[in-house]
Amino acid sequence: MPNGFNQLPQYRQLYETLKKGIHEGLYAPGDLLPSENELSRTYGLTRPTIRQGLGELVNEGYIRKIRGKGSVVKRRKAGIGILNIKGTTDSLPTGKLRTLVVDAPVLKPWPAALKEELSATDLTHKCVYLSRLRLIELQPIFYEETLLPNRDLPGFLTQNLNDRSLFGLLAEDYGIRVTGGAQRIRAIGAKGKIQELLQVTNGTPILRLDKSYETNRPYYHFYTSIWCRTDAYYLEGAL
Amino acid sequence: MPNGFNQLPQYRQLYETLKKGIHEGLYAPGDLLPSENELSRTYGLTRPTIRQGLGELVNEGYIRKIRGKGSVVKRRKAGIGILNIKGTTDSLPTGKLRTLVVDAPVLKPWPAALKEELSATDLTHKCVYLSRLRLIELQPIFYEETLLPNRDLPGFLTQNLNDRSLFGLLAEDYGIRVTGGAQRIRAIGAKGKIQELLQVTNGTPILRLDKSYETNRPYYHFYTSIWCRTDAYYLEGAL
DNA sequence: CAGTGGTCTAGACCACAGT
DNA sequence: CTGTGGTCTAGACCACTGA
Repeated sequence: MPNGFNQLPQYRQLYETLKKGIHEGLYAPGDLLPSENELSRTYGLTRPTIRQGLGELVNEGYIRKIRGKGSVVKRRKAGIGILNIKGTTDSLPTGKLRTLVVDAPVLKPWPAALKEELSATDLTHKCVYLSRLRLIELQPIFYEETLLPNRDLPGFLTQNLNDRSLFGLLAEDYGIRVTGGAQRIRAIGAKGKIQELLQVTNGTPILRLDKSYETNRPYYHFYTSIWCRTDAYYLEGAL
Repeated sequence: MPNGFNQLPQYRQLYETLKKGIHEGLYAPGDLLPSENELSRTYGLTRPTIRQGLGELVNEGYIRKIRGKGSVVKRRKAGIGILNIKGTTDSLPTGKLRTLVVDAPVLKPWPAALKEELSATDLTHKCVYLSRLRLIELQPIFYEETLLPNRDLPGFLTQNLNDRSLFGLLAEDYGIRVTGGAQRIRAIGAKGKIQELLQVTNGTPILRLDKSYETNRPYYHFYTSIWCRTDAYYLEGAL
């Protein structure tokens, strides 16, 4: 029987299931996850497959494995989880994050600073630009500008990106999944547009992240710059 | 025959070998690594073992895997690689990094701010404190303070930590290896001791990282805070 | 088409934690 | 001692790339 949209590999499904269990408190910090052998029996998968799923949880900082003991759930992350690859929202106080579009998607030429990083294929297409402001408890926390090549993105310019995950949109509507990337971080002083949007005084220390994402679509990269105030919330990530 | 100190698992040896090859230019950016099947033949290991080794290279941002094509070596990282777990020095311009001890190791009581994070066993021991300044091209770039529980660390207080990797010392002399951890990042304004050590003007935006490390020694954690100026060098890491 | 990496199975032996 | 995670073998089928 054709199973249609069962695209997610089994170890990934396990990962999602366990992550959900952790988020919902089924497994509390300090608790042990079921052992690998037990998970193996429960889900009808072999241990290497189970281990692949648990490995993702380790990478994302959800659990720690201790030989002879088990997989221990780590204490809840308190900061903003944009250091790791997953979408931003993964580890935030639930429902408290608002996302407001500042500049709706438009076509632009590529900025000169990025041109040397771009692949030849991406350079032949124009660039989709959009920017959004993210608020926690109605307080602006960070502002993000995204640039992506306008290649096979039908209807993207008319998408509504308020309170919507960009990663989710790319995955669901265009089959683009992020597979890797790199980031650079600097501390700068707030000024101009950034200072206004984040509602801080001129010169306030601000975190700036420049990220480049690799995707499952060959030679398709995209780029995000983030400006983040860290007086109330800090950035947190696994090592 | 007893093989003595062959503690390193085979996938880890493969990882070290390939990483060395990348650093030394045997594999240049854009090049393909030998395929998994070829590595399997070359090293006499099965493919899952090879894949485990390559997986580490992916996590550290050295390579990218493309299905149907191979493992592509990524372009060299340019910034300071202290975002990932590996020692700091891994991706710096070779030989340009100097490390100067500011405060040699001394015993101290634990700072109050850390007490709630500490395990009960760690609290029963005093805390070893040390701090170091790191310079690139004779320019101070970041300052780091380290706190670790004084448990089974014979002779640590008299170690010379100038131009020496702390991670290497812990591993070689005490068998302590870092297995994971978490970090928090904020942007702050430079002042006081930090401002003097980093030789910047008062209020200059500075990056502050607070890291906590987990180790292979049960319940043994340690902590590092880093203050980093990012005007000349930025921090870089894989996603 | 042959070769690549992605996923998965079904076992094995080991070092280590807790009892 | 039993059960845990850590490492490893020896295969299998798949989706995808490039010629």
